[in-house]
Amino acid sequence: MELPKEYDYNAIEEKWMNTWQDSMFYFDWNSEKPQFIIDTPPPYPTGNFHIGNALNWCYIDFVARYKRMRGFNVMFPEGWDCHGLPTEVKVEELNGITKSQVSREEFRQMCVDLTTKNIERMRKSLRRLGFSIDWSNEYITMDPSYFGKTQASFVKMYERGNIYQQNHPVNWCPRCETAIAFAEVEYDARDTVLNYLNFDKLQIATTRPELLAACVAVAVNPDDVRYSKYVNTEVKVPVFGHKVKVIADKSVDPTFGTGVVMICTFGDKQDVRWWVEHKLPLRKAIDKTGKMTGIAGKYAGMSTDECKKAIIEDMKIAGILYKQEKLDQNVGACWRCKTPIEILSERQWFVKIVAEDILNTAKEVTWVPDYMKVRLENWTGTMEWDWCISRQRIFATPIPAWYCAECGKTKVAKEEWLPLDPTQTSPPEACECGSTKFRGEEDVLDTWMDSSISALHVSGWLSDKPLLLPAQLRPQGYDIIRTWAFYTILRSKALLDKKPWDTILLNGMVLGEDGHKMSKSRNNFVVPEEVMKKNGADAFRQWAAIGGTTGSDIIFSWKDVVAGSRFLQKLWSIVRFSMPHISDEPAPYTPIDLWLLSKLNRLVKECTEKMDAYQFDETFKAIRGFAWEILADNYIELAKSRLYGDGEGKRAAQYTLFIAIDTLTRLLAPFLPYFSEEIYSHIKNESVHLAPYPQADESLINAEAEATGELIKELTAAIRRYKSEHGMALNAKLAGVEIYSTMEDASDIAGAANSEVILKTGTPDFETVPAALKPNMKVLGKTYRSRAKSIAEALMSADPKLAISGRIDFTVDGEDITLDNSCFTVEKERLLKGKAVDVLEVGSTLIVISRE
RNA sequence: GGGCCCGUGGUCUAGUCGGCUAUGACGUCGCUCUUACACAGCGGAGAUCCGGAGUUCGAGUCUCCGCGGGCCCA
Repeated sequence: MELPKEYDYNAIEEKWMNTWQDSMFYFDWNSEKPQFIIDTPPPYPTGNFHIGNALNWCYIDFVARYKRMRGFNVMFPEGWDCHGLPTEVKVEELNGITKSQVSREEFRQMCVDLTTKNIERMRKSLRRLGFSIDWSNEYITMDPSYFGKTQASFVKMYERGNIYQQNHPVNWCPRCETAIAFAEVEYDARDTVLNYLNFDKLQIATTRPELLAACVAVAVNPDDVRYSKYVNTEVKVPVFGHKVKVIADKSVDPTFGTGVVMICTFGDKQDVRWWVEHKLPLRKAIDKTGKMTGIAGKYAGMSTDECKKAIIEDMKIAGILYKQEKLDQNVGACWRCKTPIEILSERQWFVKIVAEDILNTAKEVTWVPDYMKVRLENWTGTMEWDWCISRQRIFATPIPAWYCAECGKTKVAKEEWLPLDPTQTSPPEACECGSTKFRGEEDVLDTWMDSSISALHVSGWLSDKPLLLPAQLRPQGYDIIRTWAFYTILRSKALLDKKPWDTILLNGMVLGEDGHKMSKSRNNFVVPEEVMKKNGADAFRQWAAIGGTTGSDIIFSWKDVVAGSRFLQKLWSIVRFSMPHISDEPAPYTPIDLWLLSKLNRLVKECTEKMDAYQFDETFKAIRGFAWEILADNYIELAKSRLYGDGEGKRAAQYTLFIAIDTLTRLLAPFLPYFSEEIYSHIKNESVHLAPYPQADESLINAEAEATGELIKELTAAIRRYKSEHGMALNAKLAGVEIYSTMEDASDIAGAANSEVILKTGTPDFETVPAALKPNMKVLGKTYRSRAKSIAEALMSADPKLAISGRIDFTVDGEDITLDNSCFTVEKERLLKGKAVDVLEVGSTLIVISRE
């Protein structure tokens, strides 16, 4: 059967996508094989699988397919991290409502419906990209089967004292009206104004005069002699008139403003620190919606901005505010809506952070690349307080707790009651006080509470399956080290006292072709579907493999994608040529066959090592180099004449070609699932994705065979170059070619050169003279150190004939120096005489070509 | 302000333990449509490795300073 000339990726990718059975990639819970569980990142179901996801999934799929072929029992699950604000916002937008216009349950259902639709769309993209996902281990965090586990993890940690409820300052987004975690706070540079105020007998500087009503103390540096006499006295707060203490604290910067700061509850994180340390009272001036409270007197009900304007005006008139200056300041903002955050003291749920546990567990995990570990270490321990896990939203996992209507006591659910929604059901037992009336907790969990048990979930935690933690691999982007990686380590340690995974593999961010972050406004946005349509999945996957080193940022490049489809066409041509020739009948190899097989087995060894180290770019480049340069450009050219002929040499070439294509196809399978499956279907009756990864046959890796083959290749290349330089066609016949070497067989060279080749031994009748001496700096430098340079120069200017004996003597700076031949190489020059011949030199072998 | 990474031909990129004329791709120039492939083959040109200082016999590689970029954070 003849293959079509062009590789039709569209038809072939479509064909295999519809042929493959999901069951090929199922994890076997009862397998004897070593397990390889991947803790796949559950994407947020926006409906679109973006290119950053696609890169990450390519990495995962390379590993999954490779490990399967290496005999591992692989789980490549697919999760969906459903909960969160973006879906709530989208639902409000799509339905033209606000969440308060419908019941909680109704609103939740709208979110579920939208998410379900989005997941369905994204599943299609995943299939099209050829990912070998284990759909039997799909999980959806909004399903009761998953969020029940999230709730169970909450209950377990609560019972162990890892979770507690407390009135504590939290980061608060007044627009989203919810508490948020530190990981959700972004810092942006903003211009602000520093206001100088007469503060009783002192002057203070503040950027937040609207918080004057919340002032609970004034602080100075203990070493600041200007103010020492005021320490421990009281001052009256202007406008509001309440009295506050003057305290001394080292962390006050005496050079900032007047050197006196006011402490408010709460202007920023530093205020919280002082508030805790000096046991200051609490004055709430801002409510949950960002409006001024009753203690703000005439400003009550205003937004913080309005209040700021108003109070500044009033203080100017009253002569309290005497100076203003511009100040660059970094302001914390909500990462979702960019609204500046407030710090409010509210009753919230917290998870205890034990930095030491996290750092120790992180050390047990292998980080690829290793330097990424530092990012986690730097983040751990910088948090000012524990992880706030309660959110004042709707579409999220409900916190399984109630408050007794009588005594107000908190009742947390028992594990066996889960899953449940406390706003829909009551606890099946009475409160300690005897009351059976409860109010369900309306707060919900931070979505990271869902996703931070993904590793536990896929490893069989709380199921009828065995618990297989730790998983083997966590692939993720470095942008979520401080969140997903951090929280997963925390939870795995707290719940099971184990590391969640053996290895964490970090991928970089995908940048647009202009080198900037992809964004719609920059117009450098590319979606995987577009690439798929133009060049197919296998070409896209090649970009992912070779576009950059694992862990570093990678620029999307159409050039790489196009180069990918060209490589497919090249491979296709190789196979198309080979198909009528290959045979699985062994025959005695010729030198060039052995050369190819040695190179091939060396390649297999290299690929295995590099895949084990997650170096996809290097693996793929090695395979491509072999296929293109060694197999296509050299071996096939050299073996052609045998293949066209008859006899033993032909059968050897047929068998060698078969081995090469079979091996190459299996090496390519993790990267090019569609293409390799198509090729394999022409040579074997099974799926390449169920075939074993090639094993290097060490006995075929042979330096001598490679040297012989290399010489044949070089000699052929020299003849080709000769033709090219002389403007001859490559199949032009040369009149007389003589090769002087110890080689026994030049038939492949003759075939490739399309000329008769006469093998001769010895050397032709040339005169050979030493022409130059080349210093070996590696030896000279070590031996002669600082004099190496002058000795090298002397060597180069010495008469080369003097070195014929293998050693040379000369004088440098009056000193006699003797060098043996480890210190230099003698370059020889050949003098031709007589006939009109061209001489090509390949190492020590000479090709003599008669001129016509 | 701190941490991490990066700066190599026109563009992107490789470069281990410092060691001779720095890898590959795309582009470019010349030749060749050779019974797999012109989306190809063969050959060529093109880089004082961001700047400066230092260590060293020797630095793209190590150290320090500077400039520029990216990311994570305060």
